[in-house]
Amino acid sequence: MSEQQPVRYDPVADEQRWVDAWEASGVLRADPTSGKPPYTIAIPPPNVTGALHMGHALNNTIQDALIRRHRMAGFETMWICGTDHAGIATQAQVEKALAREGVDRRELGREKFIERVWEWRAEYGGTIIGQLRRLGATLDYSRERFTMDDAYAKAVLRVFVDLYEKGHVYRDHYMVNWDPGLGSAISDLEVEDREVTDSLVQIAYPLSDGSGEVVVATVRPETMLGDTAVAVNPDDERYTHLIGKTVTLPLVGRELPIIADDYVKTDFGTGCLKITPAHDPNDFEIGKRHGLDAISVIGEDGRMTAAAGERYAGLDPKACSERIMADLDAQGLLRGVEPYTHVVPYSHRSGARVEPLISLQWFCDMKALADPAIAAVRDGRVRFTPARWGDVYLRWMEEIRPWCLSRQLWWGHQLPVWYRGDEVYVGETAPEGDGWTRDPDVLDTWFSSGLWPFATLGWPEETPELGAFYPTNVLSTARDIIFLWVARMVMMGLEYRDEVPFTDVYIHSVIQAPDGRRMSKSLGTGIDPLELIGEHGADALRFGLLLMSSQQDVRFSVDAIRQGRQLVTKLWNATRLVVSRGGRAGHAEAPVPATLGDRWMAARVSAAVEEAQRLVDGFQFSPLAKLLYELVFDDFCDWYLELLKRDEATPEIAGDLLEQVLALVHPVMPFVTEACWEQMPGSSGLMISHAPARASAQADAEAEAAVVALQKAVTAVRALRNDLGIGPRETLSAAIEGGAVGPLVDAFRTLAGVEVVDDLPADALAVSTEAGRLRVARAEGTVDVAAERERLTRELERIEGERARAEGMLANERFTAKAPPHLVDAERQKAERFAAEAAELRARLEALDSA
RNA sequence: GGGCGGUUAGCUCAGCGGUAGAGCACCUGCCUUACAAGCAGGGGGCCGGCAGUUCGAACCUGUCACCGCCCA
Repeated sequence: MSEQQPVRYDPVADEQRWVDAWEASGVLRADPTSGKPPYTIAIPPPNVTGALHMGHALNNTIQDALIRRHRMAGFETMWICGTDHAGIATQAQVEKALAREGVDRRELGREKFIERVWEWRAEYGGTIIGQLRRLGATLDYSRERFTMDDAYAKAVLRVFVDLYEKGHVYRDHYMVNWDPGLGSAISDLEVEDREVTDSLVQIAYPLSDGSGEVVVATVRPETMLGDTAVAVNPDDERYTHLIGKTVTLPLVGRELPIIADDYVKTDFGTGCLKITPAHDPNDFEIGKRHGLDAISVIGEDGRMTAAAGERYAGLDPKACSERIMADLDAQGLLRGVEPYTHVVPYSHRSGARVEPLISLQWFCDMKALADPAIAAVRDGRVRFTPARWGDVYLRWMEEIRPWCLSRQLWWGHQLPVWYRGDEVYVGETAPEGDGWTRDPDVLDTWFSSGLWPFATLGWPEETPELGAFYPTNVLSTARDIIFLWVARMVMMGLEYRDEVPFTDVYIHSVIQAPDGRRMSKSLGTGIDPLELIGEHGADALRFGLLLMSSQQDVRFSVDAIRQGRQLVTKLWNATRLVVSRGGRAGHAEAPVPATLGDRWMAARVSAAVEEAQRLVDGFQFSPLAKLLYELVFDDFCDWYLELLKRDEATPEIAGDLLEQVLALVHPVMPFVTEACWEQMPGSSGLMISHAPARASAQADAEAEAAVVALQKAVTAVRALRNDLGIGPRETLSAAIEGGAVGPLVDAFRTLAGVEVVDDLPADALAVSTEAGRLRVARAEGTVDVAAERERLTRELERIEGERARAEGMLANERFTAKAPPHLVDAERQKAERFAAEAAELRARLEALDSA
């Protein structure tokens, strides 16, 4: 049958079949009553508007590999599936679609707009889940969740109300990052600092008593309209005599106190700082310390307010700044303008320059929630891999600040808060009575995301799923989400389940563009994983991503994907060969290896199975990919199958070992391993339900020695052929001295292309292996003496170098005295061996010269 | 400004105290009864600089340089 099979596996034609088969088999649906040990991963829910990018592809390959391994190992696996409603991104998408129709959401009204979002979601929201299927991800699709589902919304409102009742959630006037592009507050984490060159303007503020002036420096002259103080450093001797006096604010006429505050740097500008509590986070803090008024001169529409004064109200801040500069100049109060590079907050969301403003918002005080979440990482209930990310998490948690929860958006969980006059009502359902209006704002999306590991399992109901699958085992994600999400899940999990939401956090690599920068849609440097699947197959992509990933960020490399494709082809052809030789799968117990070759390979497979376990336990996926590649290419194909062809291995064992290899590779390359297994007589059902690869063989020193000796001898002869230009077709004569070949002489004959003879004339070529010496001669024709001399000379140089190094070490008394004895011994043995080899090479060279 | 990573073969990356590794690329030879998307063999590195610790340093310590990321 295998002769009918093509020489290559065609993933494009075959993959969908397996996706359907896995889902139809029912094994993806987790059973909370099975009694098997649970293994749970909650997918970091992709943005419902999103499309699969390289980070998703890597992350979900990792999760799928973990899930598949545990499923094979007999765990009840639950890979929680779903998407995130992504308030800002989704609203923006739908607004964009509306804009194409020439409609503004405000014309449409909130209710109609939200209907449109749901319609949009119905149409496009399934995209990314479909893409995950193509990747081969075996999520529990039957339990797909969405953070805006009714049941999920119940959990969100429950938590908000509860945190309010516990006093963690409150409403306050506070400085927020206002995104004028979006018309909403955004969190600190959605702000990106960019370096910008502005003008640093020096402005004279006359002392009210007419005794002089102070000069302040600012990059935002327009904010002076909201100044309520001038601050100096208390230790700044230039100004101590002014503390307590007042200045008169130019253009406005307000008297401002001169205050002393440590925050002011004496070496920046003039050492005098204008204080605008309503428009600068630091000034806000200073204002609070000194009881200053906060005068808002810039409004939520991003324009100057009435408080800015008639002459400036309604201007945008830039125009206002220009007018102020002109006005100051006219009054002779401008003291200088110079270019100044500084860091300015921009919205990650809209790209607009963030306007710090004081605004009435709902906040969550994180301190009380953070403490247990800090403890959980400190005492190891939650482990980060790589461990350094745990430190990053802790540093952020220890300095955690109140979280602005409200967003001035329509798409999201609307705050369960109602107002009537001065009354405020917070509850899961609307209050009784008339005249209540609901707060129009929605919750930050991450508020709902923080509940993901248990809200997806049915909380606040005590469902069987929640009982069986919480806490989850692993959270695999990218590091930029540690604060946004991981930290909040830990806090919420501990607060509402009294248990950490997961025991391991794996932070995977960021896959950068080949130029070493982040892949960027706008720069066109993104690479679409779906295209790669179309080109190379999902297995190749999965393998390549694992191979290229590491403990830090890596550049995308098509080569790694190609290696994956080569492994696919290799497995396919290895299967064809094994099947054609009569190998079969489905041995109930491991058959006992018959030959040295079988014993060797069985031991190699077992060692790989154990090593793979160790690597997966340590989340070391790149070494895992390398291990699989080397096992298949080097051990299984290059040597073991060559032994099989030469009847030094048995089809029965080859079939069984191939099956084990397929099972070992399956979590990484699920498609081709299914297809290969299907080709093997004796296979049954799906590899996804297969038992894990067996590690049944012990290390086998005798078999190991036999095969290593064979490999060395064969390689030595092949190298000799290459050096002397003797083609592979030409049969050589070889005399084996000592144990140079080991017991596998028949295999040596065909693999090295030699006829073994008892003795050879004195002018035969000689090659040494660690186990002994081989002498080789051409049956006819003569050896190229010059080439042979060159070969021997090169080899002699190498050996002499090694000998010199070893003897040098041994001559060092401190080495022999202080180094561990076994290392000294080893060095001594090496020195002896190199000396003997050198002597032999020299003898060979002399013989050549005299010939 | 503070912190964290990185700097190893032409490229992408492993190795993290005991003779420098892989894949790709390159060179040479092979259509060898599974695979030419293959096989065999080979060349190629003062492991960023300097200083220390050690019998011994790519690996530990300090310092400098450059690159990247995070937090202010």
